[in-house]
Amino acid sequence: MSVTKKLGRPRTFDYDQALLKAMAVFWEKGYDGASMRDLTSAMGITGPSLYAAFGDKRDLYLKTIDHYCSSDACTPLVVLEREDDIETALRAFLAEVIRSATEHESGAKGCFLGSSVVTSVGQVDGVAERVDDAIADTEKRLTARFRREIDKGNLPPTFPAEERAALLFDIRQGYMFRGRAGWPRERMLKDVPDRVAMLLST
Amino acid sequence: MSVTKKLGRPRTFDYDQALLKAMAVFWEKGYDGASMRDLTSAMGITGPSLYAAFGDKRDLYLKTIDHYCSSDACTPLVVLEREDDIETALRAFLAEVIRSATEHESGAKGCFLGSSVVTSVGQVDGVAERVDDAIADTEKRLTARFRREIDKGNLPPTFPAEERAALLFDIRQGYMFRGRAGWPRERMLKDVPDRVAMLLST
DNA sequence: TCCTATATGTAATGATCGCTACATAAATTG
DNA sequence: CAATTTATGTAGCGATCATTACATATAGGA
Repeated sequence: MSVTKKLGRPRTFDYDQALLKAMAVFWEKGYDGASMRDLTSAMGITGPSLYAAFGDKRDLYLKTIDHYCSSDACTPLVVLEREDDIETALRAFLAEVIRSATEHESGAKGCFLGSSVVTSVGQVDGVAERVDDAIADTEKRLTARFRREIDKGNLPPTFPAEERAALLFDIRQGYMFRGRAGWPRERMLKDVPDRVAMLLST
Repeated sequence: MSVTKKLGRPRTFDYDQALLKAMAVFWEKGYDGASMRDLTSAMGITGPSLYAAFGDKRDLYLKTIDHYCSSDACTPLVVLEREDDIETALRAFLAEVIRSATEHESGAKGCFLGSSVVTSVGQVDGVAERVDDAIADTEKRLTARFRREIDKGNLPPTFPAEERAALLFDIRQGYMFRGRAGWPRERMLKDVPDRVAMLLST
């Protein structure tokens, strides 16, 4: 195998880094609200460079979505899967959800898909399938986490893993919504214990 | 008291009806996505008539939000409050949520506030407070419904009404999200029983 | 060194954006 | 009958939208 050297003038910006900047803009302003000027200035490149590297606005938008889905950008999920004890894992998951819903790094709050991309489902072609896939994938991972606990014998075989996974998903969605609306995290953290208990109730 | 007759040429369109049409457009396309041409053509009036009656685009947007909040546009809440038996009420509430999340009358799905307005919180002045008020008001009504049941003696005095109300709110939000993403209602109706049981678990 | 290939910056495209003069039409008031 | 007041429709405002020619710059391959 030979190392494929690229022809022509090399680009002077980092592709992935620029993509992340673009995502932040879409995240904060939405698809329609993000102008090409917003994007180019945030990405630190000019219009033609953007079009050459990413295609038109819609192409760029879909690329940011795909990047968000493929990378483990959804940190709560990672936390849930890593922690062994299920109760601790759930508490950590919700804490991380609340953190990401209230903290604003570069103005982006909540979940890119859940609080920003969703609204463009009917407007931008290609978004609907991606959102649907993302939901399905997330719920599969949540379900797997509960199943793991059933296999370990910590939850009864009759435990409704799928239903509780869906509920966990919706709880996450609710926190994102509240975060967007400007709720302080203390107000959200208050009812975490009750929810964890309910999620594990048999 | 004298009947105040209006001076000048009377308007040839119905104010409230036009406002509803405008809401449908914002609902479907979002604030940025809805152009003045979209709005005027849907409302059946010309630009100057719109500006004379409703102010500029942002004024019109806020008026649609206020109208949605003041009218009992959120039908699930009404159902929950009307039904006496709490378990039946919760089931009916969720069923109505799922119905409104999946049915699309004039292209508008889900909750106007929860699935459309939210995304403009950071973009349009005046939206944030309205969304915050709406959440608070909804949760107050949900909490009151649980409290009513405590007073009747059907739930123990220790029942965490506020926490369960918040959870109910988030569940609602989750269904709205799924509806937006295109999920069929059967898929959502499946886990209603488990959720009702959990909401009432003590 | 010349050729080709890709990237970059300047500047401008037509289209659409939200918004508004302006003249006219239709109502009440005197 | 004016005179006043408000609504309506046409037509167009400057600004911004996404997008692209075009010339220039910088790399590898011959």
